[in-house]
Amino acid sequence: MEFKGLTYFLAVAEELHFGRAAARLDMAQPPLSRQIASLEAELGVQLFDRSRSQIRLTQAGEVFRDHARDILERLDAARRDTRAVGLGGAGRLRIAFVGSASHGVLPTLIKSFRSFYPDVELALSAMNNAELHRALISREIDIAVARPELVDDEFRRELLCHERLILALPDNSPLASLSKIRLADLAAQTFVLYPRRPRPSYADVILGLCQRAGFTPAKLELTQDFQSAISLVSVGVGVSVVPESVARTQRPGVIYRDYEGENPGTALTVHARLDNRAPQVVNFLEITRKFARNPLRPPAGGDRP
Amino acid sequence: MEFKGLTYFLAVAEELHFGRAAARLDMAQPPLSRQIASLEAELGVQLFDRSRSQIRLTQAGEVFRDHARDILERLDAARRDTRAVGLGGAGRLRIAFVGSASHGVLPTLIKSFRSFYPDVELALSAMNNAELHRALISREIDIAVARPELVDDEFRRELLCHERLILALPDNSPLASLSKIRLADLAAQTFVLYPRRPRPSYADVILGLCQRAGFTPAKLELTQDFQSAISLVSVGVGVSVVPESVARTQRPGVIYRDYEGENPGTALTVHARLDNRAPQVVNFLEITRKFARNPLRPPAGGDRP
DNA sequence: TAAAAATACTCCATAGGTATTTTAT
DNA sequence: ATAAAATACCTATGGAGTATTTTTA
Repeated sequence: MEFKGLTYFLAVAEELHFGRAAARLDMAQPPLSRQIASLEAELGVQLFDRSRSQIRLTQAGEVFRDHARDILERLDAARRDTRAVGLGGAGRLRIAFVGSASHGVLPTLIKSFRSFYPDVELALSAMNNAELHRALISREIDIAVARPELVDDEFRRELLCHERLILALPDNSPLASLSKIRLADLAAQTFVLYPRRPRPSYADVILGLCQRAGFTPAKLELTQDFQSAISLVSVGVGVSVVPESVARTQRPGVIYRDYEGENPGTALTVHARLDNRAPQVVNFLEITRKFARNPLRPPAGGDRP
Repeated sequence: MEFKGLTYFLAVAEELHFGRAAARLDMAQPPLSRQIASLEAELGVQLFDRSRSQIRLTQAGEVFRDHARDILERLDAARRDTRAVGLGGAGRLRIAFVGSASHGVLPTLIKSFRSFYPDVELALSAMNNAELHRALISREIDIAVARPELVDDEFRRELLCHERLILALPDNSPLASLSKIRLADLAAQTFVLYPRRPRPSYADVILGLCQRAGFTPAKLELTQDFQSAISLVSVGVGVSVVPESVARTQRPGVIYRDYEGENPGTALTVHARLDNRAPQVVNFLEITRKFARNPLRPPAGGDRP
């Protein structure tokens, strides 16, 4: 038994006339009669009552007709759903990102993706760079938004944005009253940096800056992630050096200040496995690329691929 | 796309290995690979991720797998249900009967059928003979249990039972005290007979009896059906002549008495259209035949056809 | 290098077409 | 006698087999 047989059967069941059904199916009557006969033979059951001029469905035929309609509808649904997921219009995308990306362009990028692909379910989570790397390798996630970029030739990369570094100071710090702050002015401060593991990490980038500015911080406090570092700053433990975008969201107890001197900045990069050709991933990277080109005016609706 | 393709796809989706899946399907690997490829081409979507040694389902593949399982299960259900109805083990049977059959062997026959075919839904209704005839012709019912038999060469017949006639008298009738009652003793009574239309009917059979017993009833009251006739007897309107089996169910105000003289009896006959080969009908007639042969010991379970 | 999937090609089963017969009204 | 379904017979598409190549770890 095949779908074609069900379609043929339904045509006859609806027309109650082999000739008309054959015409509707755009085929000759004899093969149609044979198909129905073989269907009946396979089921071991009469589907039509041919005893009179006008053929009729038997009870069994009515039951089979209802099932056949249901099955063909479900086949259609299977096609639609599978195509939608296979072409990226639906499905699931697992995205993880570093904590310091929560307040910059990433939320806007994600909103943009959602507006293009509203039926793709997004699973979002925050991790540090090391966890991002591991999760991407193990395929626990599809997309990793990392800072700095993850080094692995299994990965495909799209630069999302590059931003300057700024200082995060406790709001009661005497440094806040200075008109200009140089890195060297911070030599006596406790530096709150992250992540604690694995080293070398973003923390070492900052320590390198200090070194080249001619000092080593008086004291170093390492936290697991960006959020913890800002929390320590807010309660006066020390100062930190963070991406500029985090200043957008003010936080009680913390003020942000520019500084003079070397500022290598920091880049937020979107990663996916090279071998992950899932359309949801391809589409996300595509939107990321357009977005990075002009983050203030994200690609408008309508040129959806 | 065909059921075979779904089966093939499921095998590969479950084994995640074309070779093993082909072995399980008892076929060679190349045609299996081709079938899957053509499935993917038809859907325009990758179902498997072949980028690494161990193949995997894509998201679209997972969606399609779930749908495919569902569809194949439903196909199975369609086969089962259709066969059950087509072989008479399930479905619907519409039976109508004359009112005077409600209390004799018919209920037992129906119980017997139900015990053989518990999944056949019975639609029961009461009609007079004329309505039975019309309903059977117009296919509103499948089985007609009539008294006397319906004359139509479109019908197949099975005699269900033959029973003697007895008198139905109001319980306060002076006739009840006679040790023997002859029909002629009733000459002065009002006869309550049925059905009113169409004539000639069962009523005329009884009137013929009276004629041959040498009298014409003093008064005649015609009712639409058996139940109405007994009701009139119960309130003292007159006497009636009814099938013996109705005496089994006593009714307030009515007593039943044998009479002396000609007693042609009356037969209850089961009818179906000759062209109605529905297995439910065939089975019902089959059981009727066995049942009529020995109504006290209906065919035991186990020799179900 | 080995294992597995894809491709090349060949064959045959079967679906579909045309012509005709059977059946039912 | 007519309309419709069933049957007979033929053709061709495509599904499955074997042999081989390509690909990936």
